[in-house]
Amino acid sequence: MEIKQLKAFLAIAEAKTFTAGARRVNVTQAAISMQIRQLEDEVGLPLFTRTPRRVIMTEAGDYLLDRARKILREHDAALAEIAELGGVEHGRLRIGSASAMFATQQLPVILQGLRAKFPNSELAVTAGTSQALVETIMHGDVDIAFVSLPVENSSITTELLFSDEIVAIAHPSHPLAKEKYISAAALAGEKLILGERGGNTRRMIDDFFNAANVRPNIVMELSRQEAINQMVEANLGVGIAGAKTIADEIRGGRLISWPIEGAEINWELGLARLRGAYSSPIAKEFVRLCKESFVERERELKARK
Amino acid sequence: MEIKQLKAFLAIAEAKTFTAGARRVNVTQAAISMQIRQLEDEVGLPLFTRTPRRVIMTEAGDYLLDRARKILREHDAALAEIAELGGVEHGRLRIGSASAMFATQQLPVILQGLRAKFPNSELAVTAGTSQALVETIMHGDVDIAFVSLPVENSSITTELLFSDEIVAIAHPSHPLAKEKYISAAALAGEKLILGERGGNTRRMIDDFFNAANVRPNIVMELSRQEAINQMVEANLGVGIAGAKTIADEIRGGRLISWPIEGAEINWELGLARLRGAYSSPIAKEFVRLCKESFVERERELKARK
DNA sequence: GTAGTCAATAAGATATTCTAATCGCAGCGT
DNA sequence: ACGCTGCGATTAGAATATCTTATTGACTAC
Repeated sequence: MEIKQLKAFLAIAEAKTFTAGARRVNVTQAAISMQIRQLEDEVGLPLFTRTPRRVIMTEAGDYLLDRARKILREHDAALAEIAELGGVEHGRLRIGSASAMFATQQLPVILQGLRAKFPNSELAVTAGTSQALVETIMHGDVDIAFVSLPVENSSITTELLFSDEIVAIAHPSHPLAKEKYISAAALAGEKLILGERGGNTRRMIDDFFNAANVRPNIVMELSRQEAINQMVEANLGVGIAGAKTIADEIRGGRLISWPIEGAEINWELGLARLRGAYSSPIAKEFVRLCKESFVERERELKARK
Repeated sequence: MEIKQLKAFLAIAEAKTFTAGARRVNVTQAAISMQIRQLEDEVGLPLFTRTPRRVIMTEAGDYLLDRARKILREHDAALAEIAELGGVEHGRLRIGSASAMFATQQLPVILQGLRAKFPNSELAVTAGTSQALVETIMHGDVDIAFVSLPVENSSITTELLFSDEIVAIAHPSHPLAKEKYISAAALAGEKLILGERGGNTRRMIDDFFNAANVRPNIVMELSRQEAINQMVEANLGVGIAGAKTIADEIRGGRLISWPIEGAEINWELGLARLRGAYSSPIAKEFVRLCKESFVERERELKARK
């Protein structure tokens, strides 16, 4: 049983004649005759009784007619529904974010812009670490996610949005406040306040200390960057942060910062997606808005300096 | 979009892999790959995102999956439902009856027997004149009908069930009671009590008088044969009836009867069906029961004589 | 590097499905 | 009675479509 045959069947049922039904579905009478014969062979019962002038439904035909109508309705609905997905009218976008800061500051604006263009869209935001989000993408539960780069997974493509140099931060009263740089060894000796284990950033910091062959003295592990900044401002230790994100605090004299000697660690935020995935209109617009938002942000940061 | 493609699509969605999906539907991987490509071309969007190791549904795929499941459910249900029709478990039979007498006397027994063999059957009985019933059959609203023969319609096949000679009946005190026959002319002079116009039997009687070139003196037209018999028993006139159907009354001395000279009219009851119609098991059984019932009846009539 | 897995693709074989033409049948008109 | 018309079935051949086999290319895992 094929959709084509059901369409032919329905056409005949409505036209009451093979010939007229054939015209409706744009085939010859011979063709439609065969279609019906196949259907009848398959169900094992005749669907029409052929009389000289018209054709009459059998009981089996009556039943099939019901079903065929339902099936064809579903069929049409499916095509229509999916056609809408391609259009700008509609869209589902499931977003993941590994950056709490970003999620609270810029994401709302971006989502607002997205809804303006796609009023009927369905937006969902999930939080998680970069690695967890990558898994989620691979399971097909999230379409696109903000993650720390790099992502070591060949099924995932990433796109850089924002890059920030990792610097050490300290209270202005710190003994080394006047220094230009800080070394790995010096940093390891400080009371360190770092981010939570499990994230990408923290892993890079750990790798850095490992590479320098020193054991850092970690006194606190906090999950949110703002909390780290607060602690350092309270002079409870030395922290690590992205240079651009603490620009305000530096200018306000609440923090000082050193580049980390020999580190050149860059924290990079990017968008991750399944490699080879279809880019829906809404996804494209989302990417555009994200880039725009970060360009805007860079401009603001420069303006304040 | 064809059912075959939807099955392939579903198989892949469940197997998470083209190759495994192909195995499920017993085709090669190349074939299923093409099926999906056709589907994707038709809906205009990819349905799966291909990643090494497994395949992930796109949004469009998610939507189609829903629809495909519904469609395939309907498809299976249709096949199952129609398969049942062919079996002995089920059946619909719409019966027409042009003979009230038959409908009240023998039909109930037949239907009882039918239900015994087809407990889940759906039986409907419609009344009407033979001609009306033939029309009804041709419209597909009735499957089989008891009608007076002959039926002059080449789309209808008939089968003789019962044949009865038409005789004139009168009260035993009738002046001509001792005669062997009655002529058309003599009959026309009597106060005639006939059946309703529009039926087959009445038409044959009218034709007979026409052929004999006499105008009958019709004093009453009644729709039911029993009513005619009652009237004749009350000596209100001369009637016409099937010889076998009034055998009891003759034996009881309540009526006398004459064969009608030169008439040789036989009233024949038959089963009418659409020519070329599929004979469902229930219809076949019904026909068998009908014949049985009439054989039985003939036997009883003979036994009483 | 090598082997293995998976999907896409190409080429050729095989089915299938069409069309065009014809047949037979029944109803209709003359 | 006679052909004419409209209908469905059937047939033969053409046109498509679909499948299989084999190959390629991308990627992973060992």
